[in-house]
Amino acid sequence: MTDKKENILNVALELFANEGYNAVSTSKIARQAGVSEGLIFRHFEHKKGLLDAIVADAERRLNEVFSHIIFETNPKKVIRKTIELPFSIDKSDYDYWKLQFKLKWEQEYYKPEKMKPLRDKLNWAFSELDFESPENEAKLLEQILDTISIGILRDGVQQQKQFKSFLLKKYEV
Amino acid sequence: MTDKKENILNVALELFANEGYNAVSTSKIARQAGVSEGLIFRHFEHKKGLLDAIVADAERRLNEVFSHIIFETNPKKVIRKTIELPFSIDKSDYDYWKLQFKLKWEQEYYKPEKMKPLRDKLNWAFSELDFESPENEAKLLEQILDTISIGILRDGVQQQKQFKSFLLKKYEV
Amino acid sequence: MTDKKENILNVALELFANEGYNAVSTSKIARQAGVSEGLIFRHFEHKKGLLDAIVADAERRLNEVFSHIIFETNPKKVIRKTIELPFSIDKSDYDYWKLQFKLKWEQEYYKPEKMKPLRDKLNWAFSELDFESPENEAKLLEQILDTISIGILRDGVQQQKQFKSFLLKKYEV
Amino acid sequence: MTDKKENILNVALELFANEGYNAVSTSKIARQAGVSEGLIFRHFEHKKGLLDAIVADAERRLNEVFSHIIFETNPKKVIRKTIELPFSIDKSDYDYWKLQFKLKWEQEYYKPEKMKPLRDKLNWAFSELDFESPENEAKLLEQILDTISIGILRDGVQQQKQFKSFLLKKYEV
DNA sequence: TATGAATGAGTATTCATTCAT
DNA sequence: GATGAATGAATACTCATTCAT
Repeated sequence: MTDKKENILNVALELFANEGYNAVSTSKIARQAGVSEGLIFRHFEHKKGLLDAIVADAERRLNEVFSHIIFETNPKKVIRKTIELPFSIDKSDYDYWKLQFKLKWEQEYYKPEKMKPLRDKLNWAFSELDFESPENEAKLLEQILDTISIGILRDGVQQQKQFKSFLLKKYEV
Repeated sequence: MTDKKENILNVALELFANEGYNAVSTSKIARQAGVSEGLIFRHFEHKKGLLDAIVADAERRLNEVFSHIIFETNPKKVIRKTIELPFSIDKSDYDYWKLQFKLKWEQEYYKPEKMKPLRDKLNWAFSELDFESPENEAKLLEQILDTISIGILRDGVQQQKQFKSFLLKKYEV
Repeated sequence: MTDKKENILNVALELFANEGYNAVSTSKIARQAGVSEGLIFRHFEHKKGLLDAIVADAERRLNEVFSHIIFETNPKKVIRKTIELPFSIDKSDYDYWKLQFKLKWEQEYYKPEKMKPLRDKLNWAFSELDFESPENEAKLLEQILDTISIGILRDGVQQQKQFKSFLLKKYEV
Repeated sequence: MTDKKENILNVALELFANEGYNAVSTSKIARQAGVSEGLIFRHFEHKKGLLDAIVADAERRLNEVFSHIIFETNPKKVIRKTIELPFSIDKSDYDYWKLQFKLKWEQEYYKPEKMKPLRDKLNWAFSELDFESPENEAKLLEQILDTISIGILRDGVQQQKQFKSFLLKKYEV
């Protein structure tokens, strides 16, 4: 991948995440990436192709992060790691996650199956720990994960830290 | 308010909620509302004014819904009503809520103080019920409220019904 | 039809006829017609819609011209009028005809049925005059008509005048 | 001439003939010819240079075909061969001819002198055969040649075959 | 109040062409 | 001879907004 191509991807990620896909023009991306507008289309065919490339990248990262949990064998640790997950997002990855959440609202980009492995693992963990309704517990925790992430991305990690302890304690993990 | 003005508002709400503010053109709104494009500007000055009008309306409705909880004096019932809240959204109001959630991501439209009264009430309820960390419990429930709402708006109320019983039981309300 | 709309049509006809559809940009048409580029699309939706409007107009004129021949009852006069046809094209209509011939090469715009009524009439005329193969004679004369037209449009009517007498004499009409 | 250069020429001929010079992009030619876009410019300097090369080639072929008629000494045979000319176009040469006719409409590429030798020969032939107005007869036949060619290129040779017999008989050749 | 013609700046995308390798 | 990255200007088309009626 050439430098310029990477430039485009980075700038586009930042802009899409913070201003929204539709609100960002290809000309703005080009200007900010220091390339000609035409180059965007040489590399990604259309604006949407650029988004697709970024999303594909984001999915790869998501999977990496998830795998740490999936391969955990201790149920308590599974839950703990899940709660800790959003707090360990690297600041340089914020934009990836922001975009992720923004796109959840776009029919076309919402793929619940992406979360399936995590959900299954949580399901298993709550079963192991003899919770009454492991399925619903898994669903609940997954949703909590979502909202914490949203909070962190909006207000920063500091604001949410004590909330993390609260959750760890509540789940006794 | 004239028929045509209301037409514009209704159509704009629907389109903004489902396709996003930036993705909807004033010409599309006008066409779908059966009015001339100029009329939108006569009534709302600019596109943003149209959004503002809708948001103001949405806020009024939100407050109405909240007041049912705010004036409740039984702490258990406060929690119960909060959990039940998203399940009782009228289908005809879905678009209002969808827009609400979409706009949460737009810096400019995110106003956390809108939720303050509900949060305070929950805080009070959890205190009354001797929860250890009422503040965090309130925060947690508020966030759960968010994600349930999102789920309902996306997948319909039916899919989430058993989750409601699960929560009511979990909170013993 | 507003003045500006007519302006657009006139300018577009001239440019399409002389430079070719693909070689003329909408911005050039707008500039030359003294209107904003956007107006072209307000009125004709897309560039092709503009061409369609012009072609429809041209077809109407074509039919008018043909009707003079179709309603002729004297077979000799039918042939004479056909031969004279291209020589009587008004100079102000040249562009219409030029465009017509240019488009004959575009699959999509070549509609042989447009000429059917004339062909049938010629067929009838040659039959009446006891030509051996009236069908082929009709075809031949129609093709001659074509090439004369082309010649006139390219080199002007003067150059072709003696050719007209030659044909009239040849067909003894 | 390298393989790749020939590839480019062949593809360009086909595309120019069928879609028109302006409607075909160099990138399309490159893709279809399986070469890099840059190579087109290395070989032909600019897009127009590519067209020029094709046209030059076409002219060479045209002259070859004409020479069969020019060197004929029997006047009847001259006319016969002229009528037969378009019916003997090789299918693999259709694109050359199509392009030829399309370009007749482009001021810049219309060179009537290309046909001069044929016209002169026909003139001579009709004189020999004591036609009243050999000049006009030559002009007429040349134009018929044109329209037959157009018909063949559009509808195939089969459709026009009986028309050929008709003409041969009409001219008694 | 309401329309519809009109605009100017902007949008995504395409194009012919250059150039270092 | 050949590639592929890169460009800048152009292209068809859209948009929010204005204004005379």
